[in-house]
Amino acid sequence: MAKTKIQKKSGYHHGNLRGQLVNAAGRLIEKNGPDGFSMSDACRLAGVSTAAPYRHFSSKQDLLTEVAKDGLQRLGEDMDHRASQYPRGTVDSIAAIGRAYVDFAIREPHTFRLMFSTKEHTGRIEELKAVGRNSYGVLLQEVAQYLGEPEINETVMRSSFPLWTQVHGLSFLSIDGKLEVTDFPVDINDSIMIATERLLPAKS
Amino acid sequence: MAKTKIQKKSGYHHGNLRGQLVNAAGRLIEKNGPDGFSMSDACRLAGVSTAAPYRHFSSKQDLLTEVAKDGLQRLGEDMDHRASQYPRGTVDSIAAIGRAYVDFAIREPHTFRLMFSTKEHTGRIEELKAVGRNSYGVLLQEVAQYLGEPEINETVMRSSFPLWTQVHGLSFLSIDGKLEVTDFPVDINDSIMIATERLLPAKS
DNA sequence: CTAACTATGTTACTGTTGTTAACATATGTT
DNA sequence: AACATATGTTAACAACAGTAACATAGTTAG
Repeated sequence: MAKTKIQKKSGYHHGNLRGQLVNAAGRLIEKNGPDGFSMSDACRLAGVSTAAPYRHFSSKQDLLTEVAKDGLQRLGEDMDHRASQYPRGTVDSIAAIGRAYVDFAIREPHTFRLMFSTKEHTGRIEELKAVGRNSYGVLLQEVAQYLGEPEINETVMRSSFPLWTQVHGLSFLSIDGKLEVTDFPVDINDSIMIATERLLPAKS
Repeated sequence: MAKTKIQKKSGYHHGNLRGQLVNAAGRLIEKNGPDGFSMSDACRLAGVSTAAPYRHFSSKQDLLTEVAKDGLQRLGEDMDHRASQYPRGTVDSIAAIGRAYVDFAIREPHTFRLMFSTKEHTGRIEELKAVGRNSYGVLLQEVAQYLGEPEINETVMRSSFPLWTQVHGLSFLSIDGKLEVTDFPVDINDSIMIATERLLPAKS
């Protein structure tokens, strides 16, 4: 339960408008998609006037970027947590990271899409990239350990990239309902497992 | 040059408003993204009033769906054409399909994104899916030939799906500028070739 | 050829949205 | 107490999606 409690605090103007707006935005985005999301809706949900958010965010996009950042952060935590349930640096732990990735996409498709789109985040792309890089590090770390590499070097990166590509594609195809195009049921877990085994280079 | 010529025809009201609107929408989307696209802009570009489009499209989304359909169609043609430049049913021809896919994404990122998003196309998803299935058939056909299967059966589908996933992921990571997250240059052609070889089951 | 019909366009209007400006008040600081 | 700063409000604006009432070009039936 990561729901920030609705505190009115009632003394200071609103208590924590900034936080509540990010929260409201997140919920609304999952409900209507980033396009169907309106600043006004978020204001109504937070119970403030439509001008209030502009004390905390310079624009609608600025708010969306915040939601995206939060998502990338949580994705990284998910992956790390799921990997930790297996012996580190194994095919299993690496596949678990992939599952966490796809699961996140399915659980919060709109936020996921938002996290991986440049256009909405003009001006703050670097900031966002930093958070993303950090989460990506979870996979790199795991692959490094699998390969017995002492650090995250080029070999590790070149081995990890196809894995990322694969789960990224699987995520998008899933949330866009393209799995049914193939006329037979695609088992996501199987797909990840098979692809991980095939794409990972053999252990030296 | 697939540009539909700007015909005023001057007799019949506008000549071909519907076509020109799809065309204008396509151009504007590539310029500003699907979100930055406004019906009014398209009208200005076509030189008609803002109410005119509603004689041809029931809504903005309806127009966008049309642009998406057109994109899926062209993608299929691209893939087929590129595959035809190699011996059919080979790793080379299959990889060529992948390159056509990623190239399209890079060439028309916004349209590509539009093509693969459910949300904007409520009500006409099946219609869109049909066109997509058709284009996907190009890959299935090629893989069937590679495997020596007489028809597109489950084996063919299960072999093709990971390939699709891979190029789909690579496409999105490319257009979202995520390739640089890895600190070293990713060669798209290499990536496709390597992944294709690894993911395709050995020829029986 | 004309009358009726349909397709396609226009102008005028509505309600919603993102954003800014001018103003008001709470909180923190001296 | 006096001031500065942070945070909120109301009022307004322009842009936009979509609708209604109207106008006219093309097509078809008689």
